[in-house]
Amino acid sequence: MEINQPESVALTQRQRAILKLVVQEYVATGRPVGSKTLTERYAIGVSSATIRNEMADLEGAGFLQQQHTSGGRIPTDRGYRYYVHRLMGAPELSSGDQIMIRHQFRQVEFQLDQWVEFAASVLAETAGNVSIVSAPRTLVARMRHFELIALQPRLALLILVTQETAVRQMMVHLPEDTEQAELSRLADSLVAETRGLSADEIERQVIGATELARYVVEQITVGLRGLNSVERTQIRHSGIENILGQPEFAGEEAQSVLDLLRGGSLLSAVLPQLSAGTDVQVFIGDENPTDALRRFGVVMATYGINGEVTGILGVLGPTRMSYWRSISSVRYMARLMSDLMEDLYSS
Amino acid sequence: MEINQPESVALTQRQRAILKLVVQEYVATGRPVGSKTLTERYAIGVSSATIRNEMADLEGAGFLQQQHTSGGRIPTDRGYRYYVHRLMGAPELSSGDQIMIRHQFRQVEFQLDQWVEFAASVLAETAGNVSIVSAPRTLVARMRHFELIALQPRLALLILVTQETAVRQMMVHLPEDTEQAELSRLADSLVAETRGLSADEIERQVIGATELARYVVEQITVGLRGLNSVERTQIRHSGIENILGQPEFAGEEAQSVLDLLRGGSLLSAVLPQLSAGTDVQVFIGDENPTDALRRFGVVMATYGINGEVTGILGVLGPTRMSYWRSISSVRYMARLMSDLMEDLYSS
DNA sequence: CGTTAGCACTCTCTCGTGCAGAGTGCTAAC
DNA sequence: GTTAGCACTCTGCACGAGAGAGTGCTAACG
Repeated sequence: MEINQPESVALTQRQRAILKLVVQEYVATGRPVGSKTLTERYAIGVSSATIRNEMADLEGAGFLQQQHTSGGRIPTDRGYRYYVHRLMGAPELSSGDQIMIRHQFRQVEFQLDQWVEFAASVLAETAGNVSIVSAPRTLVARMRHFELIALQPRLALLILVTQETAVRQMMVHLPEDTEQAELSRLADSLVAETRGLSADEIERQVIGATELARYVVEQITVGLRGLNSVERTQIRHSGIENILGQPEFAGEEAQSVLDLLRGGSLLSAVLPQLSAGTDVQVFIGDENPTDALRRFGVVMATYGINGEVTGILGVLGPTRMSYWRSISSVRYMARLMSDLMEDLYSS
Repeated sequence: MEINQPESVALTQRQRAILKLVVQEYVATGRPVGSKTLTERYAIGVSSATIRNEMADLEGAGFLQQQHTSGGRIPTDRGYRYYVHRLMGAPELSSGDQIMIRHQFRQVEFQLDQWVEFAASVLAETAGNVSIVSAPRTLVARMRHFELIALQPRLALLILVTQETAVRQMMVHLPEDTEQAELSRLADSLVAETRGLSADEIERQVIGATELARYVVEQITVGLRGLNSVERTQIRHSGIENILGQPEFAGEEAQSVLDLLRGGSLLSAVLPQLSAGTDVQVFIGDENPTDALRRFGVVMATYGINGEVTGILGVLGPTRMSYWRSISSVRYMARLMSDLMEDLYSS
């Protein structure tokens, strides 16, 4: 995966082993881990006193921290990062999980518009965290068809269908009272003229004969552009319950999580850092751009077809989360979604 | 509003006053209320001892209950019910709130598909609870237009647009390899044939000439029917944070709320009891059909145009919630949504 | 006869205390 | 370099005392 901050400090073999154990133990139990528990639970060749010395070194180097003078140690953000980049090993979902997920997707194959939601819930389940999935969006939307439906004398519903199978409906105010029959005539002729064109091309090539026609053309370009805009991208999330159960988000913290998810503000926070096409990217604690995410770990990836259609997906959890599970899940889901897009659009 | 269970027991004027105060005080503070607090905080003409006697009577009659031998009293479900039906007064949103809400809706007028979501968030806000809003659905969907888009040799995307401006997209497996050109030809002729017809009418009148045509016609009827089915109705909710902050749902209870909201299982629980067209309906505690709702109060209403298009909306909160606020909010939102539907469809 | 003052009682909540458990740093010995 | 031992610190939990709030009952009052 993406190495965000290469860790250049040299640790001894034993220090790395201890750091690894501390991370794993803390992720598993949620309680600070001390030298004694380590020697008791794992067969390390050395005594607790030695571990203590090593831990003190690790703390000095910024990989571990103590919350209280005598309460065991927990990893710092830096410690997690080192673990993820150097110690964790290659995350790969078990083939059992892979098969199960693929199987589930086979079953909902017929409802394209439910894929995003479904992906979110599967991802939340397998990663054991909150998941976020954006709908795939095409870089350039091209007109396939549109309908104009008269609602009131000066109000109509415009339904756009693009080549890329996206659908959008929007209400448009009309400059003058117009009958359905006239709207239909106009739509018929304009559909023929605009078919297969992008917003830019329509703007250049298609000039409406009447005021009404010009207005509709303008609305169409607005609608097509809107389909590409980040703001309109549909975002689904799932699995809040996974995070709410955890002790670190018992009371007020729950609020901040919900605030993050609402209105997709999370996406806009993370998006700037995401580079398309690369592998899974991990942001741990203070690596995150916004303060609100300071206590979280974020694992994100993009999916889609190179240069044509892209979406993002990922999970959000406490910094104390199983990065292995999250990364492997996100990576697999991104591959799966990319495959699905490929199947759909590469004809 | 709908009187679910007429309360026939006669209470004295003073008992009713006391019950009203207990409910209001408990709703406001969340702590059991005792006789002394009542005399201290409100100017009742009698002493705490008298209140105690009356409270004992109210407890005997099943309107109040004690959690612990000496910890003040809280209303029973029956107490809440009596309060809502007899003591509360007519709930009507302040005209300031009304204007504010209407104003907000003016601003999003152009995104029909966002109304439901928007209504949910406004309702959650004004009622201070979790809100649920279903998309309006028409009783009988009539075909306006459809598109067939070839994705793979034997897989196509079917996009349905109904007279009622609903849009649905679904993937269909084709019985044989088919080119886009052929699909377009087929769609053109079938659109002309099916325009304005319901699923039933299409089934009766339209007979496809080829196997492919017959298959497409069948899928169209399935799609049209699906638009009416309760299961596919889009449900939006909002405002979980309102309920999560409250003490009664601190830890594990939060889970049950989330479970309820997920997958719309809440709707199917409440729906059977809802009768369309009537005013706001209130279900308090044990009036609810499912055990999961036993600790909640539910305030629901239907909206729409008589016999043509209907949806439901409502709020969900702890039994200790402000019924006045919830009922007035739900009632107003139902009226507002009905007006909006009227504006849209009655042309 | 309804109302009220007074009293004994109960229960919760909070705060301090004390103690077990876990962990640490340091020193001295191996 | 590693380990055993020790004194020390801090958390968490149980326990008990006391304040606060509320109750039911009884006896007195108009």
